Amino acid sequence: MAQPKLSDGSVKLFQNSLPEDVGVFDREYTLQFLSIKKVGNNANAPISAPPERYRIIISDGQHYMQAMLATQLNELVQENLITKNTIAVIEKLTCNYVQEKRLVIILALRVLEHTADKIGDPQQIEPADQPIDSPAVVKQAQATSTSGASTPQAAPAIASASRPQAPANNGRQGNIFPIEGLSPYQNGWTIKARVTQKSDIKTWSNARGEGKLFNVTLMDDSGEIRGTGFNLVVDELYPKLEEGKVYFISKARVNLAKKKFSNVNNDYELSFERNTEVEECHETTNLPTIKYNFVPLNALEGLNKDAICDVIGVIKETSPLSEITSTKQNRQILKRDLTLVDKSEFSVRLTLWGKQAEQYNVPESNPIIAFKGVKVGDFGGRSLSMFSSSTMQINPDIEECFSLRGWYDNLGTDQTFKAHSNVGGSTSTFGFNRAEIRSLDEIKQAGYGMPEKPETFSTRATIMHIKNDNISYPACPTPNCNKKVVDVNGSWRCEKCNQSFGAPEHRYIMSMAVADYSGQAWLQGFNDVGTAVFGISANELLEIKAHPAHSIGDDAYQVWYISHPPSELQGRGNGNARFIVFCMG
DNA sequence: CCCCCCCC
Repeated sequence: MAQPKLSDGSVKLFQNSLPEDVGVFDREYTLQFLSIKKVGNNANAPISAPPERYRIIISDGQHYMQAMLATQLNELVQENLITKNTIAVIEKLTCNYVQEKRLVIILALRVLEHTADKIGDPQQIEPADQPIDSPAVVKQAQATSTSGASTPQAAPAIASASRPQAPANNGRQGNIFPIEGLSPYQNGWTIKARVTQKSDIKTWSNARGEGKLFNVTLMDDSGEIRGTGFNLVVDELYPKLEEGKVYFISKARVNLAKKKFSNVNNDYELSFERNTEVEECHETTNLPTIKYNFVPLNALEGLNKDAICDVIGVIKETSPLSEITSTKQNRQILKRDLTLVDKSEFSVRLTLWGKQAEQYNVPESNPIIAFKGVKVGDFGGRSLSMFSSSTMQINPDIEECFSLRGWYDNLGTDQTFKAHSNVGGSTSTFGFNRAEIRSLDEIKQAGYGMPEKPETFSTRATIMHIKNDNISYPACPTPNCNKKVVDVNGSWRCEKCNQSFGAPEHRYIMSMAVADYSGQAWLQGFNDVGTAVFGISANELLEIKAHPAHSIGDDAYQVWYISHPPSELQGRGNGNARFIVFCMG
């Protein structure tokens, strides 16, 4: 098979790109990974360590340079889906700029193939022609951004001295960082981000004191982050930041996010300080747009309760505004229910709260709305609910919206839709739906160790260890008997069938330790489990082990043993764990 | 430094 051709010259293009090129590397680049290395946590890292990051040396066959993998792609490394010498198509990237250094951040990729060798003889790329802090580049960057004419394919033009001097930019720093690239160890950054959500001003009073605050959700093409301002900063920034507008923001503090309190998909959050700079971006091109990862409505049952997802649908029904009393918070809350439908022929209810419920006012009867970051509930099988950090876009200018509009107007209006349903759902004491993937800790919390009756659940975990001894037993080959047979003078006797056989049928009896992010557990399983895990029957496995040349047999057995279990149990690839019945013990 | 995201 012909080797894929690497994108000649792309490393040089990255290295000579300018901040204004961020977000416009809009073609795909085929590159080879020369090395992948976990970047150690900084010695000053907080104890609640931030997520690990991977540094990748990328090569186009002529040159190589450093890149970072966006943390949402860490799994690719952890599951060995990308390794040294992997050739991949980079579908989306962005770049950090510090003087003559460029740091590519890989945001999306697909693997083409794994090769044994390095392609070509790539050399380290020379420093960029134009360091970012040089006056010429600042001038060039300004000129480019106002004209909106930056082209990633073209080699960057050298700034011409005859260009008019751009206006001063209020101290904004040249290094536009992608939100995904922010961390507590980065200084001197500026983000260019859209405010997708702004809270009301909230006041609090508790044992530690009182005060006021507001928060916003900020978004660019690389990701999103929550920002919060307290007290005096509220007075300064609350009026300045408007929902929907784009800003340059710098000199905010980057803190580790307390995940349990935030629904925004970032491990960090911003704290706006007295010296934080916020400047509205008046550019008309290269502005960040909301990125979605839509889940079709029929697939919601595959998501856990409390999962966060994006959906798009036609609004089939809109309820009037109503008011409920939150018993937990002892206050009245406004709500409005929308019924969404889509091409999967399912409908689902989505609830708006408070201000969003009150202000919902859409002139047409069946608009299409895209929702980002909504919560999955299990009322009526499946339901959806807005967080204050969720966003909705009415008739967004995206392909999925056009396609949905065409479908609905032609076919959808007369369609009947299936509702999610909890009929036949679990009446289990755990309260689990067997389709929902649960973490090991959740299962334990729900009553592991003292079940009143058998419980069914699904989990996704990695096999850490399989007990090596007694992995199978000799069983009666009669269909559905499965009873253990005993060797009587070379003939295998089944007490139940009252019959003897020349050979038994070996059946697995597995005991294995599995782990996920939340904890570990011992699982017991029988023949169907062993077959799924090893991919061969117990007879076949024993044959391998019993190879006449002992060492060969043992080696081959160990190869099966080591290489097969994890991928099987995780059911990687199709998004659904293979359903394997285990007992926890 | 907040931290609720609700009801049926």
